This record gives sequence, structure tokens and C-alpha cells, in this order.
Amino acid sequence: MGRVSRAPRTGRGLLGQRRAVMADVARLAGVSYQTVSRVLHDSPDVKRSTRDRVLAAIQQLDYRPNPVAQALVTGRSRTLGVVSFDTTLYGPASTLLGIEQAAHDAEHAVAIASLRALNRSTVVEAVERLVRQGVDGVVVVAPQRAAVDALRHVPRVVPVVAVEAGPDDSVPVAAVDQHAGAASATRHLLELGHRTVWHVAGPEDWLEAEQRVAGWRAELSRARAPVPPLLRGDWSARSGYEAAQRLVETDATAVFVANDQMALGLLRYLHEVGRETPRTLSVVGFDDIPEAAYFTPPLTTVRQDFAEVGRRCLRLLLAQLERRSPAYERALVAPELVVRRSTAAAPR
Amino acid sequence: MGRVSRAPRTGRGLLGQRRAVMADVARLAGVSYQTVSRVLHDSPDVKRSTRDRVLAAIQQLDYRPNPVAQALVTGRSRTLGVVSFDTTLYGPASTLLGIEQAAHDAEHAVAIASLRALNRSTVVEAVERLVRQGVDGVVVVAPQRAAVDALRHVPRVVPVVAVEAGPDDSVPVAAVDQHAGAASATRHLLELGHRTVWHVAGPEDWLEAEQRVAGWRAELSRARAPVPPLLRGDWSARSGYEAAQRLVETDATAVFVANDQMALGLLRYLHEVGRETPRTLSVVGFDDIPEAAYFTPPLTTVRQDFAEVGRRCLRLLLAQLERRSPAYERALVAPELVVRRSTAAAPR
DNA sequence: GTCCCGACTGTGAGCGTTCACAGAAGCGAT
DNA sequence: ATCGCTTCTGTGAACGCTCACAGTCGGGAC
Repeated sequence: MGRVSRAPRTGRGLLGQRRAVMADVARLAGVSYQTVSRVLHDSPDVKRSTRDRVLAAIQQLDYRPNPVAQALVTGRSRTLGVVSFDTTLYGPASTLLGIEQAAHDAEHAVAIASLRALNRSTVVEAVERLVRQGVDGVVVVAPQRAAVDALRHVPRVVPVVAVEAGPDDSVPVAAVDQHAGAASATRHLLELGHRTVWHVAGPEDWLEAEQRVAGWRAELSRARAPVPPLLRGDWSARSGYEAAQRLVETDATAVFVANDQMALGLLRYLHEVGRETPRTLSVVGFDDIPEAAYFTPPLTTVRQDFAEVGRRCLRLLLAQLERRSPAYERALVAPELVVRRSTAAAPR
Repeated sequence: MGRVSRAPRTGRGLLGQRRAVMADVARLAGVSYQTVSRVLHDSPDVKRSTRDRVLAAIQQLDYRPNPVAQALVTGRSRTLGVVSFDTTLYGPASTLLGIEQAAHDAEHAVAIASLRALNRSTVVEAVERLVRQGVDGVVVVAPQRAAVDALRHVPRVVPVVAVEAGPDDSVPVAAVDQHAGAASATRHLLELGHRTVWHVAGPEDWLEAEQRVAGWRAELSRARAPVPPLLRGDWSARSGYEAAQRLVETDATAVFVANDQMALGLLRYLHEVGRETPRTLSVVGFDDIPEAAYFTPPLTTVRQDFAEVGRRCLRLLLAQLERRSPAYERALVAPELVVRRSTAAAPR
């Protein structure tokens, strides 16, 4: 008597048959479950013959350790959470991809939380959701000021790192060096002989946008070139189109546009009004989206290595997880200028 | 003697303090853990006053149920896995977003697995990875033949649905009705008076591409228009550019291009050789990427509702999870033609 | 032969929940 | 009073694993 044999509660048996558990393997191999566990974690002190028997049993039963049970007992789920905003944008999507690949290489799973709107509470809520879900750490893809700001209010029960965020001392950050990228774009145009370089910036609440502005300004003043008034866009092609309308009223001969989409809108307007690119106006973009090479004309732009950012970011996160954590660190990845046909020497 | 008080193994206490567990709440509220559990699942039979005491204790200790423990005992993690290929492409990225939002609304978490290469074994491996990770179900974003093919070899220990896959009887599918979209694009051009419509297709191994071909053919034959030879691209702007080179050698006056990127490359070539769009050649794309409105000229294209696809897909998956599963089902979402300025009446 | 040590293997407990019961009040009806 | 309900609450076990520790076994040294 004693134990009543009732139907097992568990067993994802979509096909009826119950998944083998460690005890089944142990029974088949004629050892204790502890020995099975040892084989699984290839502990050195298991006799060769025992190990082989266990391995055979594992194979025969198609046994896989239950990650949930492992997570429960170890307190680590080997899952990382990523919160991001608009993943249909090229940058965030690539960043997400980079993180996922790096996490995969580090044998971690990735859970995602996309925000529908970006502000302090949505970010906090997303992080909480991931934590509640049991992730070991969170990476916040936070290119906007609101997201960076939110970082300070995020519960710190698990390690957090930010990607693409601006300088901020609250969490470690991995990012592309926007300042350097903007500077090299600007320098490229100055070296072509343009007296100065105009700039169509991204929205003020994006730190990347501000850093590109800063890089542009720094390079201009380094070259003692006059600093023209700043034009603002919102990353969209439409806003680039509108910026172009203002630009053509000026004597600009070169413009550095803060992303490729806006550059596209700008090129479109220039074309409409018959101002040839690059003959009368040189244009540099930022991002190097796959289409950039097929713009009219093919766009000179700045390429960002998102895979590398993902790797750096993961390194920072895992370091924190293993408690050998620098409280704050900033990993910068150098961007690369890709010269195509939208830039030319200044008209004389 | 008896229990040795050793340091707790667990407790993600990054800040030192241990997370409260159910027993702590029970103790504080002066009830058993079972009662706490009942309150959490708002079971009807808990006295009002008891419930309030428990709720207060939960609040005071900032208690959150441990999802891992819940998953272990219930056998459900409330996590869904998504495997997808190139998430920097607009379509897959939007699909992923749609699924994530729908999953969120259904109170499920989403784990992702991106493939670096697409073939049977990578898909199978990705699904296995997700399953090993403990997801309750998997959605495969499988617009390519290889992915669809792989679906048959995927372990069926958890429910699987495919998104954007072609017709296939092995798993339920949610998708945009590519055939209808292609037909409406073609019809639009025919209605403008073009004698026939050429087509630049996507790669043969993409089922979406094939369905668009089929929709285009069907519409042409419905209108008794001649069927011109098919041009093939690979989705990239470059391949559209190359297709354009072949196209300008013909007497084509209208072309339906299988995605917006290729349409962009095509427009670029037409511009280079001085063939005006749409005066001498009308162009329709597919996808309606955000930039499409800023092409030169703004592109007439077919918009897909990815959010709806995500919702449908989730419905199929959850239905299977709750065992009220239709073994096979196909949920089609109707696309929408967006007319812009790349199409015009046929030249006479 | 006894002791000790290394190599290997097993046992008990516990991770934080939920499930299936069993049990304790409270209360109207007999 | 006693019974039989309903209403509410508690107990034991289980989920599948890992950790800490306690064996068992064989053989070389004394």
C-alpha cells in the first residue's frame, strides 16, 4: 500500500510517452541518480565503465536534463533578458541579433521584451517582467535618454547592462563610439575640401544623436571650421526630406546626416529639386543599412559593428554574474567609414 | 545537531538580502503556505480577512512567486520560443515583434533563437535548444522552403506552429496571404492599362516568393494577359538593380517586384540609365517598409499586417497547448495595396 | 592481518511551488 | 446534544534536479 499509483501530473507527453528523468536513467544504468548527475557534469571521479553505461542509458532513453529543475536548484536559469524599443529599426534589430549570437556562444538563452512606448515606467516594467520570468541578467538596449534615465530606477535584483546607451555611471555600457564615428564622417568631408559641414541630427532625446552632434562639433572646431546651425530630424526619411528643404536655402556644400534613412529622404528631396548629389552637395549617412549601397547615389556612411557590441555587452554581463564585476565600465566599439558615391570634392 | 544553519545556496541577493518566498509570507500572515498559494491564484474559498492579511504580507515583503518553481511543478513555463532567420530584414523583424506583442498580451514570455544559416539541421537544432530550455511551444518563422522542410523533422515534444510558411500539412500556419497580395498588385497595374505585367521574383527557395509568383500568374491569366518570362532576384537591392538591366532590354511598361528592397535597386538602375519612373515603367513593390514612401519616386507597394499575423499565430499555438488543437489549420491575413507614385497609366 | 588512503558511489535534504487530500470550525436542522 | 453540511485551512508529497556528506571497496604499507 502506501503510494497510490496515480497518473503523473507532469510529462509534456504530447504523444503520450513521458519524458525520461534522471531516475529512469539511473535505474537503467544500475547506478544512483547522483552518479548520473556526475556523468552529466563530467565530474572526474566516475569509473570509465560506469560512465559508459550511464551514457548508453541516456542515449537509449533520449534523456535531457530538465532545465527548469536545474534552474530551481542552482538559482541560475542561464537565460538573459533583453529589453528593446523599436526592433524594426535597423540598429536595434542588429543589436538584438548581436546579443543573441553572443549569448548563444556563451550558452545562454535570450528572452525578449519589446516596448510599445518608451519611458521610465515601460522600461522598469519590462525589466521587472523579465526578472519575474527568472532571467539571470538583463541588457537594456537603451539608445534614448528616457531609457538611460529609466536605468536608474530599474530594480537591481539582477545584473543589468546597457547597450548603445550614452555615458552614465549607473550601469556598465557597451556601445559603438558614436563620437568617433561622427568625427570621422565630418573629417572625411572636410578633407574633400568643404569649407564646413552641416549636420542633420537625430532627436534630442536619443543619446546617440547627441553624441554624433558632439563628434561633429568637435571635429569642426578641431579644423577651425565654422559651425553651421544644427538641423533636427526624427530618424525618419520624411524628416530628412524636410531637413533638405531648409538645407537648400543655405550655402551648404556638405552635410553629415545622423542616419541612413534621413539621408535617403534628403537625397530624395535634392533629386526632386534638381540639385545633384554629390556635385552640388555631398552627403554622409550613418549606420550603413543594407540598402545604403543602392541609394541614388550610393551612400557614403558609417558602419557599426553590432556583433562586436553584442559580444562586449555579454562579457560585461557575465562578469557581473560571476561577481567579478566592475561596478561600472564602458566598452566602446570603433565604427568604420564606408566611402561610396554621395561625397565628392567641394565645388570651387 | 539536527539542521545545521548553513548559508543559503540560493537567493539572487546581489544586494545581500534574500528574496522572500512563500513560506515567509505565510509566517508573517500567520497562515500556511497553501493559503498563500490560494490567495495568489485567487481561489474563491479564502476568508476575506485572511486574504487581506496575506495580501498585506505579500506587499510588505515585496514577494513575487518564483516562476521557475511554478514551472517545475506545473510543467508549464509560460514561455514560447521563436526561431527565425534573418531578423534584420524588415519582414522577419516585424513578424517577431508581432509575435512578441501577442505573447505579452497572452501573458507569455518569449525566448528567441536566431539562425546563422538556414537549413534543416539548424532549424531542428534551434527548436531543440528552445525545448531544452523549457519553452511550452515553438513558433518557427519559416518563410523559406528549407525551413518548411525542416518542420517535418522537428521534434514534436511541444506544439509547433509556423509563421509565414507556405502551405504544408505538418503544422498549423499563420501567414499573410501572399497570393492575394501579388494578385492585387498585378491587378492594379493591369487596371492602369498596361498590356501585361513583368515580375521580379524572390529566390525560389522562399515560399513567399513562389506564392507571389503564383498570384501574379493567376491574375495575368484571369485577365488573359500574356505571361512574360520571370526574372529572379534574391531580395537584395543589388539583385533588383541587376534585374532592371535585363528588364530595360524588353518592352515592359509595368513590373511587380517581390519586395521593396529589390524595387529600390530597380529604381536606382532606371534612374541611372535615364528611364523615368513611372512615365516609361510602372513599379510595384511588396512589404511597405518604412522607407518605401521616400524612394524616388515614392513606391506603390503591398502592406502586410504583421501584428495580426502574430496574434493569429499565438492563437493557434495556445489552442494546441490547451489540447483543443486542430491538427492543422491555416490562418491567412489579407494584405493591403498602398498606391503611391511609382505607378501610372500605360504609355500610349 | 590491520590500518589507512584514494577512488568511486550512494543517501538525505532541500530548492519554491502546486496538487490531492484531510481536518477544523461554524451553523442550522434534528 | 448530535448530526451533517458548508466553508475555510493545513499537511504531506511530488516536481526533477544538485549539494554536502557519508559510505563502500580494494590494495599498498606496516
